[in-house]
Amino acid sequence: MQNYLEELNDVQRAAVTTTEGPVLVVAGPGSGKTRVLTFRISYLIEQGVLPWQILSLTFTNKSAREMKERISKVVGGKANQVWAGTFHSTFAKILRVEAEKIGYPSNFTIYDTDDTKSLLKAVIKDMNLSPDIYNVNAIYSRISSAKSNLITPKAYPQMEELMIADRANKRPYIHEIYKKYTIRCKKAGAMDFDDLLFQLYYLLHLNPDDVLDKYRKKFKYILVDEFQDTNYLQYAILKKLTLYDNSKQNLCVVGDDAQSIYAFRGATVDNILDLSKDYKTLQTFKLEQNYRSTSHIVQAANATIGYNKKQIKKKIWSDKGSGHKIKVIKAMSDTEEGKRIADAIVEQKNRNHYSNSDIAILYRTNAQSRVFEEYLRRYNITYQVFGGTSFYQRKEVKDLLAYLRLTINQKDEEALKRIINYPKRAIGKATVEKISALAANTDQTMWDCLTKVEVPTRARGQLNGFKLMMETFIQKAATVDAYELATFVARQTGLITKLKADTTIEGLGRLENITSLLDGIKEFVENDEVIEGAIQTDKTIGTYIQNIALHTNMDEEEAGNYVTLMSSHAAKGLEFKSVFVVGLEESLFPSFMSMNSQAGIEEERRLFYVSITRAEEMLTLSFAASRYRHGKTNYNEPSRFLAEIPLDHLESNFTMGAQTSKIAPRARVSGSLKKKRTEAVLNIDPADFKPSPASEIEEGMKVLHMKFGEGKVVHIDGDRDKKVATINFSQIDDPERRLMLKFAKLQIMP
DNA sequence: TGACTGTGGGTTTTT
DNA sequence: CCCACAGTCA
Repeated sequence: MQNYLEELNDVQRAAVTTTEGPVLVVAGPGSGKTRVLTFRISYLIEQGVLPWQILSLTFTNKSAREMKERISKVVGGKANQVWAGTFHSTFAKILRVEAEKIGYPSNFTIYDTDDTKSLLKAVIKDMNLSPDIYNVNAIYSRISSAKSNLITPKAYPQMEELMIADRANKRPYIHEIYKKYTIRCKKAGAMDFDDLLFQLYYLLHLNPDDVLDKYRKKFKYILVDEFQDTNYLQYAILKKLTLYDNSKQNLCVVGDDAQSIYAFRGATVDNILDLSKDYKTLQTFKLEQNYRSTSHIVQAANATIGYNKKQIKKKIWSDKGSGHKIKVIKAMSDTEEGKRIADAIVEQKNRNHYSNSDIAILYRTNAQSRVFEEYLRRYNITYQVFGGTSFYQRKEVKDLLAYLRLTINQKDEEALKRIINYPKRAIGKATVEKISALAANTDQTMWDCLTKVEVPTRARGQLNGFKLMMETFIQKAATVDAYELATFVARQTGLITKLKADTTIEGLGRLENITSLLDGIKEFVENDEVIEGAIQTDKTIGTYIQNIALHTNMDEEEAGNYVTLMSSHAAKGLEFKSVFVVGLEESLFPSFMSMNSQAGIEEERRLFYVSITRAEEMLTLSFAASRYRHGKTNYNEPSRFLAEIPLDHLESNFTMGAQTSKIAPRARVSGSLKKKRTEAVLNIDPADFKPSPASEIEEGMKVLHMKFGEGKVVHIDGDRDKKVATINFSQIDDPERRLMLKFAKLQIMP
C-alpha cells in the first residue's frame, strides 16, 4: 500500500504525510517539489478526503495540467475532480458563480492586457490628459499594483505615499483614471486580470449570503505551488479562506525564496517570511537535496545566489557526481553568439547523443530568439519558440474572438470598438466617437447607443445593419454549439472572405490561424471535460470564451523533438539535460531596467539562479561583445553574474575580466543595402498641367500625371463615383498604379 | 473613407 | 529595430 511513499526521502515523506495544519515546504531547485505536491494530494485522497475539497493553486495552466496528470497516475480518474488550476482561472470559475452578488454579470468578459490598455487610453483621452505624460504602460502598472495591494479607487487618494509619488512624476490624476477605469470596466461587465483576484477578495470580504463560509467549508485543504511568486492580494485571499476562528488551517505552500522572479509584478517574498507570524503552528520542511543537476552546476548556483543578502538559509547539495564543468562562450557579436551556440548544439548532439528535446536556450528577453532561430533553421535543427505573442493575441484571432465576445456580452466595449468597422463597413471614426460620447454621457452602453445616436442616413443604415447582424449571432448562440456559431460568424462577418483575398504569405498565415482557432473550438465541443465529478455538457460559445480567456501560449506546447527556446522566466519549473543561458551582458542580463536598485539586481540574480539550475548535465553560458539592439550596435561588459561563479566550476580555458580582444566588431551593412523605392523626378510645370474631368477618361487612353508622368490606362473598374483606373506609368520604378478617378488628377494626352 | 508613408518613441519578465 | 500614430493623398 502507498508504495509511492517509498520513493521519497525522509523530508519529502514528512511533507507529504503531515496533512493537518499549516505547512511550509521550502524547496530548492530540483528537490522534488512537484512530487511532494502531487503525492500529497494523492495521499489526501487516499486518506478519504473528497477530491473536490482540495484546492491546488499554481501560476501556469501548464503546471496545473501536469499536476492533474501526475495525480491521476496515482489515484486514477478522481484526479480530474480536484480543483487544480491557476489563481486566475480558479478564481474566475468561482466568480462566474458569484459575480451577481457583487454587481457583475455571470458572463462577465475578461479583459486581457490589450483590452485594458485600450480602455485606459480611452479614459485618458476622455479626461483630456496628455497621453505622453500619462503613458499607458505606466498607468497600467500603477493601477495593477494598487489592486495587488488591495487599494481601492476610493482609498487611493488617501494614500499619502502614492499621491506624493504620482505628483513627483507629474501624474497627479492617476487616482481619477483608476476610478473612471473601474467604472468603465463594471459598465462593460468586464474584469481585468487583477480583478479576478481583487473582486474575489471583495466577494469574500463583503461576504454577501455568507459566501465566505461556503468556500471555507468547500475547500478543506488548500495547496499552493510557487508560493514565492504570490503577491499581497493572493496571500490575503488565502488568509481569508484558511485563517479564522476554529479553522484547521490546512494550508500547504511550497516555494523557494531564491526563485522569486516576479517581484516586478507585485510578488513578494515577505509572504513566506510572514507565514510563521500569521500561522502560529506552521511546520516547515526544507528540501535541500537536488536530484536534477550535477555538482558543478549546483555549486555554481549556490555561489551565485550567495551574493544576495535577503534569503532563507539552506544548503542545496547533489550526490550526482561533479559532472561537466560549465562552459563559457565569448562571442564578438550577437550574430556570432547565435552561430557558436548552434555549433555547440550540433557538437553536443553528436558527442553526448542528446536529442533536440534535451536542449534549451534561455534568454532574458524574447526579442533575442531571432538569431538562434536563424542558425537553427540553417542547421536544420527543429526548434520551438515559447513566449512572445500568444496565439490568442494575434490580430485576426482577436478579431473573431471579439465578435464572439460581443455576442455573449453586448456591454463589452473593447470588443465592440474592435469590430464595429472591421471588416470595413463604412462606420468611420466620427461615427464611433459619437456613439462613444453618447454612451459616456447617458450611462448607456455603446451597444445601446448604436440605434440611438444621431448620425447621417448612410451611417444610420450601416449601424442598423451591424446591429441586426449581431442580433442574429446572439439568437443563434442560444441554440447552437460553439463551433457552429463560430463558423457562422467567421463567414457571415466577411472575415474569411477578407483574409482569403490576401494572398501574401502573411495573409495565408492569418487565414490558417483562423482555421486553427475554429479547429480548437471544434475540439472543445467534441471533447468532454469532467468538472466536480460531472461531465461538462455545456458546449456554448460562452463557456468556450471563458475557458480560453486565460490561456497563454505557454499552454500550446506540443510533444515533439525540438530544441526549446524561451525566456528565463518561462523556464521556471522545467529541466533539460543541456541548457544554454545566453546574452549574459550588463544591461541585458541584468536588465538595465533593474540596474539602479539593489532589489532589482537581486531579482535578476535570482532569475540567473533559476536559469542555470534548469540544467541537468551541461550548462553553457554565453555573452557577446557587441549586440545589435533597437537599430543600434551596443557594446556591453560581460554580466557580473559570470564573475560570481567560482573559477573551479568553469572550463579551464576561460578567465573573466581580461578583455583580450581589441578588434572592433564588423559593422552592419544591411542599412546601406536597403533598396529605396524612389519616384522618378519629373519636370512637369504645374502651369502647363490641366487635369481632364474624370468622366472623360477611358480605357486605352494615354494620360499624364503630375508625379508619375506619362501612363497608359490599362483598365477601369468600379462604377459611377467609385471608378478605379489601373494605369501603367512608364517613367517610374513600380509602374502599375491603381488610382481612384474621383481624386486622381490626370490630363488626357493626344 | 481608406491606404499608405513617414516619423517618432520605447525598449523586460507574464497571469 | 519594430510598432503605433498622425498626416497626406487619392
